[in-house]
Amino acid sequence: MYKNQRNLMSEKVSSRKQQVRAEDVARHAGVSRVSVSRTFTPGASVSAATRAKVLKSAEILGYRVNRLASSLNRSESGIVALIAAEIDTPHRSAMIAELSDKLQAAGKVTMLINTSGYEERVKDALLQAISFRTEAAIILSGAPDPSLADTCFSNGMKLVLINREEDFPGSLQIGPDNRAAGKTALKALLRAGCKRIALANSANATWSILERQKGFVDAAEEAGVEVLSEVGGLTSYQAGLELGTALLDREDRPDGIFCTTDLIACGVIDAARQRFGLRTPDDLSVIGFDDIAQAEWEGYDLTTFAQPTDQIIEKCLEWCTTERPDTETVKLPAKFVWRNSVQKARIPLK
Amino acid sequence: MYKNQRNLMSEKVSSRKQQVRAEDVARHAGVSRVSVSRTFTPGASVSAATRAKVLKSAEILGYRVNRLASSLNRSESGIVALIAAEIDTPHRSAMIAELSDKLQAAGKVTMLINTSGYEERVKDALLQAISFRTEAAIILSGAPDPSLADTCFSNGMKLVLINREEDFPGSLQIGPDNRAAGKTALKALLRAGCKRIALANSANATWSILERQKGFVDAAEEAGVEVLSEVGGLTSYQAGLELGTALLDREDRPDGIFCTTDLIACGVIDAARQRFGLRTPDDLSVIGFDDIAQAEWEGYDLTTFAQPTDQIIEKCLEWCTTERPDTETVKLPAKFVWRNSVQKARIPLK
DNA sequence: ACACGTTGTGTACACGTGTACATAATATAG
DNA sequence: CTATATTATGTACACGTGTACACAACGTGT
Repeated sequence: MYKNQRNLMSEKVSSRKQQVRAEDVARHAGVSRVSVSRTFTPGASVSAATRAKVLKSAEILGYRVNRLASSLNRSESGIVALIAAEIDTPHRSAMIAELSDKLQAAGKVTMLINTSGYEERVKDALLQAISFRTEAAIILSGAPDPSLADTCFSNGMKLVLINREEDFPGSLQIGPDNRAAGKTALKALLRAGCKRIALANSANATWSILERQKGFVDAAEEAGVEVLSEVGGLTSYQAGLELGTALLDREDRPDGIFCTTDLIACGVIDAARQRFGLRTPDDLSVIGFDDIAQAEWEGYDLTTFAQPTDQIIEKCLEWCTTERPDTETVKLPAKFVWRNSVQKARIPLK
Repeated sequence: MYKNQRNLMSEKVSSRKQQVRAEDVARHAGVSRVSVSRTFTPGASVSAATRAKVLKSAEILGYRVNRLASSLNRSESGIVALIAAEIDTPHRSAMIAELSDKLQAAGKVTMLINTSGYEERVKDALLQAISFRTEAAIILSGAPDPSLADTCFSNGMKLVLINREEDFPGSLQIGPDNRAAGKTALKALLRAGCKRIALANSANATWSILERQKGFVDAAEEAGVEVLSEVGGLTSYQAGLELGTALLDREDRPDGIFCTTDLIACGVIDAARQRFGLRTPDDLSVIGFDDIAQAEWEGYDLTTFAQPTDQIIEKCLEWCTTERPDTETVKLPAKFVWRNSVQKARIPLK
């Protein structure tokens, strides 16, 4: 009996935070605690009368079901971990915005884990996700140590790697078809009549960015075209500035540049305009990747590839709600977005 | 006794997710369950021998303390809710990146709640935060219904409003001194020698943005200067384009524009350059607010105000870890960042 | 040798909830 | 009106953990 009215002694001494419990609501409404629980459990059997009483008392007392406690019991936390680095980057933040929005619409709650900085944080992030019995972990940054996969699965956690393809059994690996996009980029530059074709890439590129590069270079080799490669810096606007400057400073100045990222592309365009007085598309054709908001800005008007974000997210959600799925790798076509940073000849590419 | 080895019958029938519990580790290590708990509780008293045994068994079994369960007991979830709209916006995403990073460093976990869309979602977001017994809620979007404050506090939740000043008792309201910044912006334009001064603002501005406008307009009135006001669109780059076009199309074309947001400023600069062939700072002086990454891009080189992000976050964290603080309103000076979008006369302003 | 502080472990209970089972209340059919 | 099917409520237990308390083991000092 004394269990129901809280230990008064410890209440005096410790500063234990007061919470409104189902018990309190039950007493206030003059019903049993289970009735309160049932009122807030969809599909449970409660009479309309008690339900009304409970709802009213809950309203008055400011009661909300403690989902930590309920998760404990039902072993479904409703939490999904979003593990990402550099979340203030345009493309990344757009992805996170979409993901969190859709997760929420699906009744899930997103736990954001920032892993910028040293790479070890990805491991810590996963461990943290496990601690909170996250239903799934969606990883947007570098992949973690594969040895952790077992721990994840033994706790019933789903795993999704976006834009990474690594040996991580039991996970969904999803992203755009980067190679195909690189190939398309080369074709587009060729059809635009570019004679000296270049590639601008970051020095610490991720796997998916390297794939774009590979697709571009392979296609060039196939077509018997030489590619001037400039690689350096981070995957950032500043790197684009430097890469652009280096490329445009050459004797054999390129007239068509594929940048593995929109940020780099913006840097290249600015280098051309501000430092060399060159304009796109008249003097220089530039193609990017990601279709960030700035690509649409009038100062850039960048031809680029849009990541199939909607489809990626849709598949993610499906994966997270499916029971014990097998390993799966999904490549979705990136949509080529024609704007005005590539010389005339807007011949549609199939 | 049977309690210790899980209900086998229900295990067959239901698909209850298997979790590794402290109990399992204890059995594996040949110690009691409490010893396991003590091993993972800093400051608890365990012998080095048992501790070692426990750690080894935990490693083998892939055990992680269930923080949902431990939160339940200690009534400290370690979770902080981040409630924000338009999180793919440059300034917002930068803020979220910093906040999540610092929260993590402080041992907290961030729960991201996206409230883009209809305004009602802020209320739902808060209710969700309460459900998860969040230790604090940091609100970056429109403020919620004040009636919810009580429910928050009765569940021991701290409340922080960033960049909003509303009647929300018991909360920390923090942000830059927008009025002072608006005033500084006007002074800067005057010292730059601008003769026809204008203001570009969004039509659905937030409270803090309106404060900037007010500071600017008030200062102008004080100085006896007329201000051409153009208001419209959302708080976005596209709005900036339109506002800039409208302003520069006038007979009495302005030569100095204060934009309440960097995004708007970028739009204005692009309108000037792409649509009117005007350059900053020679033909036009532009000042923004936020100091987003793009403000530093060479194509804009925007003079603007940097939000005191670090100090805001520091104060936030302090607030969240303090016991039952009183209402507090904090205004921090925004740092004026001189770049090259304002005509010569770089006279330092005190 | 004894009394005594120190340290490690075990027992019992608490945190707030969901649910299987039993039972009481009510509606339905004959 | 009784027998039965339906529905609503109460009881008991489980989820996985932290901690106050009691107690055993262990030195340590006179």
